[in-house]
This record gives sequence, structure tokens and C-alpha cells, in this order.
Amino acid sequence: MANPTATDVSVITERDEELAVLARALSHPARVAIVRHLASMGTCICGEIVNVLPLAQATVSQHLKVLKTSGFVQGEVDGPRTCYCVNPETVKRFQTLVASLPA
Amino acid sequence: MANPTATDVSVITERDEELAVLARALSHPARVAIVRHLASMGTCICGEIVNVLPLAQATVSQHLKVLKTSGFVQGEVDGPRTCYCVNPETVKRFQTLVASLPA
DNA sequence: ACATCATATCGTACATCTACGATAAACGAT
DNA sequence: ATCGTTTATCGTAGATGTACGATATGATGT
Repeated sequence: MANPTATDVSVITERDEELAVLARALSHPARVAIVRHLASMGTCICGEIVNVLPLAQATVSQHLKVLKTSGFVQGEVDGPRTCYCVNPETVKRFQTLVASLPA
Repeated sequence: MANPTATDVSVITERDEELAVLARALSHPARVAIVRHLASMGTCICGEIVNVLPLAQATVSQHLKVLKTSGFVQGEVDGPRTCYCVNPETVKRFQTLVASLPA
């Protein structure tokens, strides 16, 4: 092991892992903007987001995937389009975890 | 440009950038644990943190540098050691930005 | 001066992230 | 059936992140 004196069950908790995963999802400005935009629109299709961001369609799709995997947004197929919306539960969970950081 | 139809001054705001920078700093479980541990101790020396984490000294020092650069912690040289503590202003700022996300 | 301790930094290997163009897949319209 | 539209995925290049051992730096104690 790198550090034999460290406590095996370290101070890194499940909550730390969870917070880190959610923080990582919002660690890119484009993804923060997507979440905000989605929240302000209630719901909107992928192409609308592409039109608003200075990024290629493939890149936006990739960011949306990150947000979907982490639970921040949900996508629903609607004919040829995909309709995205924020998952408020994940936002609230993130807010709870961040708020519980001792300041 | 990747996407000529995108608004040049895009929806990505300064706040989005700021939130992303702070979120990135907490996007690793070890760094979340360091902030929590530091907050619970009030203040403690680098070696104490190394002893508690399952990571090499160099790695911990690197994580501390990330936290210092982003403003989450402050380090004060105290003789041969360095004394670290949380910067509550940055934690509060992060909490404010996260709390202002529409859920 | 010298050895020791605590910490930061260097160099490096490997993994992950971010961006893109190209292409595939799924649907609606003609 | 074929075409255009919309979105996801593939492949890839370059940047950044994460881990480590080794080494430099700076202070204390002998």
C-alpha cells in the first residue's frame, strides 16, 4: 500500500464519494449552463440546447450523457427528438450534500 | 466556429464558470474528505492528513494544492510544518451558488 | 556544520476529459 | 422506399487529472 499507516477504512465516506460524483458532473461550465437552461425552460429538446451553446452537436450530446448518467437530467424520446428535463431530486440531493459541508 | 448559429455571448455565464471551478475542486472524494476532516479539526498539519488518507504524501500534497488554488483551504507555514484550515468564505460561496440552482 | 523531520515539487506513467468530424440509427414526411 | 431531420455513437487528437517514487527545500535540533 502507498501509505501503510493510514486507517484501512479511511476517512473517505460514501457521502464523500457521492458528493464527488455529483460535483464532477457540474465541473464543466457548459454542463452547469445546460442544467440552468433546462430548468428555466422546464423541458426542451436537444437541438435547442445545441443552438444555444458554442459547441458542436456531438460535444453537447456528450455533456448531456454525463448529466444523464449522474442523474441530473432525464431524457425522453419524443418521435425523432429527445426531450430533456432536470431531475429535481438529484439537484436537491446535491444541494443537501453541499449544504452539509461545515463552513 | 463549431456552431455558427450559437449566440456568441452564450448562455454560459460567469456564475456557471465559477460554480464549475469550485465543483471541480470537490470532484474527487479525497478532496471532499480533506475539507471535511479539516473542518472537523479546525486546523491541522499536512502530515495528519497524510496519516488519515490511503494515499502517498506526494498525492495528498497535490490534492491540497488543488484545494488551495481554488480557495477552499488556506495553508500557513508553522516552523517546519504547514498548518491547513478551511476557508469558510469559499465554502459559503459554493453553497450559495449550488443553492441557487433551480430545483 | 550536520542529520533529521515535514512538506513541496519534479518527473513520469497511465487514465480520463473535452473537443471535433464522420457516421449510424430512428423517426416523420413525401 | 427514399429523403431529410434529429440525436447518439464512434474514432481520435490533444489536454488535463491522478497516482507514485525520488528529490529538493526549509526549519529544528545536536
